Amino acid sequence: MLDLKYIVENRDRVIERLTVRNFKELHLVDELIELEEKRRKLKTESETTQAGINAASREISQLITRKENSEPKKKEVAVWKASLQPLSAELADTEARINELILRIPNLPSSQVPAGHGAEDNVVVRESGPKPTLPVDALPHWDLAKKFQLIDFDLGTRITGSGFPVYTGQGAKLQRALVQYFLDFNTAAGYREIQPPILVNENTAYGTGQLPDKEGQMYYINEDKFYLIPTAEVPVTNIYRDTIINEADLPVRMTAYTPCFRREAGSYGKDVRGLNRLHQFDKVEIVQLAHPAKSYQVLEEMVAHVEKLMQSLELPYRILKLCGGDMGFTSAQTYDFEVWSAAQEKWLEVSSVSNFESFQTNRMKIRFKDENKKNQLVHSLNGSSLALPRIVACLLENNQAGPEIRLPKPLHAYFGAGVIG
RNA sequence: GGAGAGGUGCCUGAGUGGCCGAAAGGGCCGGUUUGCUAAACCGUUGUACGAGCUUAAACUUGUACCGAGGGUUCGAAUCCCUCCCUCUCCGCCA
Repeated sequence: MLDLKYIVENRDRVIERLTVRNFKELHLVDELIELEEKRRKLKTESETTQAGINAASREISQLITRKENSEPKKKEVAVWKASLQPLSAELADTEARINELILRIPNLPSSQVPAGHGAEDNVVVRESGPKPTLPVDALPHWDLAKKFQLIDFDLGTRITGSGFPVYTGQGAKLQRALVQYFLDFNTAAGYREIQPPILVNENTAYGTGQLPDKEGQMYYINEDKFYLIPTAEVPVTNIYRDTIINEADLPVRMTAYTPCFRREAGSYGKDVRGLNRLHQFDKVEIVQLAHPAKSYQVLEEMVAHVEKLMQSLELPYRILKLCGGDMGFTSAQTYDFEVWSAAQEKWLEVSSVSNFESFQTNRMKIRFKDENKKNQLVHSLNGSSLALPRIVACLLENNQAGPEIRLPKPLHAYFGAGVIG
């Protein structure tokens, strides 16, 4: 969430930035500023009263010690308390209201974010070489998966439901090879490997911004009040919740492989065919906690890192800078990576690299002590490197060669062969 | 899941109703001593949100925080209730 003090002090800029996002509820900004003023008044007032009560209590203590009559003083306190009661009730209401409203305001797009309404306004930053032309009898990945017995979608449906594929044989091994390759690639660049829980509690889901808004997207275990993670970002970023990091330890870099679970309620049709959209999928994530002054440098570095990984997979890709209208609620700036699915003839998103600035860390209270010994919020960033299913889809489709499917060089050692066949 | 014990500051650990934000030791930071290191000695050492002062910082001051949330009381780390977690034993188990 945004810092309320920042909103109060930078009202016009906040409005202007939210407009870039096409945020509709701009009135919330002024409402919050008014509520904050009210809150401060109430707080001062109720604390003054409380200070009086505390002082009187200390006097009572002394009266009792001296065995003097404390009853008049107690009556006095009762009067204080009666006047405090409505004050603190109103203060609590005001704070609750502030809390409710501020959670509805999305992050401010950075100054580099282009204005726009949706996907059509995103800016293509880079596009790799030419798209391959496949033979006319080329197959989409779901057919290839069947032909080479790599993935069994029907079996997954029987065991769990749609969107829960079963990877078999070389298909399963390809998953393992990709995960291992991605993790090795990340740790070689200085990311510390983490294996986090894939069920998280409410506080954790709140910390990265999945709650209160997106509970419908997550699977929930009612019995224990746990959420299945939609991405490793959630448990991994929360590792540093409520901590003050040494400035010298910044940036913190972490990478994790986890399965990810998304309910994707309401999705259907050809967009969800095959591996395009699943309820359970594998992803390797990178997360950084960075000094606020360096976070945009870190963002570019992460984009370059993911791009290098993309290139090594020898797939046609492009990088988009998302426009204000297409960015996630918590993001200040986002780059999306898409790979070209040659048989489906469309771009598939495989990575999203974002700087959240202090939007998440403000919730999680992840801070560092700066040179003036003041606590400051760090900036959090994350990105996929990479989400597996769509990469697999493109690897299969783009590299199909009759009786076999060729694999890019870096995977040969991990897969134990150069081709699927 | 059953029985018992317990959750205090960066760490260890005291504190069972009244200046306790919290003893003591350790660590950390600053200083003295020292050829250097070590040792010794002295001092400092939480977070959040308000108010005052200020260009700002420093500072002064108030409130809250001793697992979380409620309650009792003039007053709660200390008593009561609910929840979470940790440890020991039993049960179950990859």
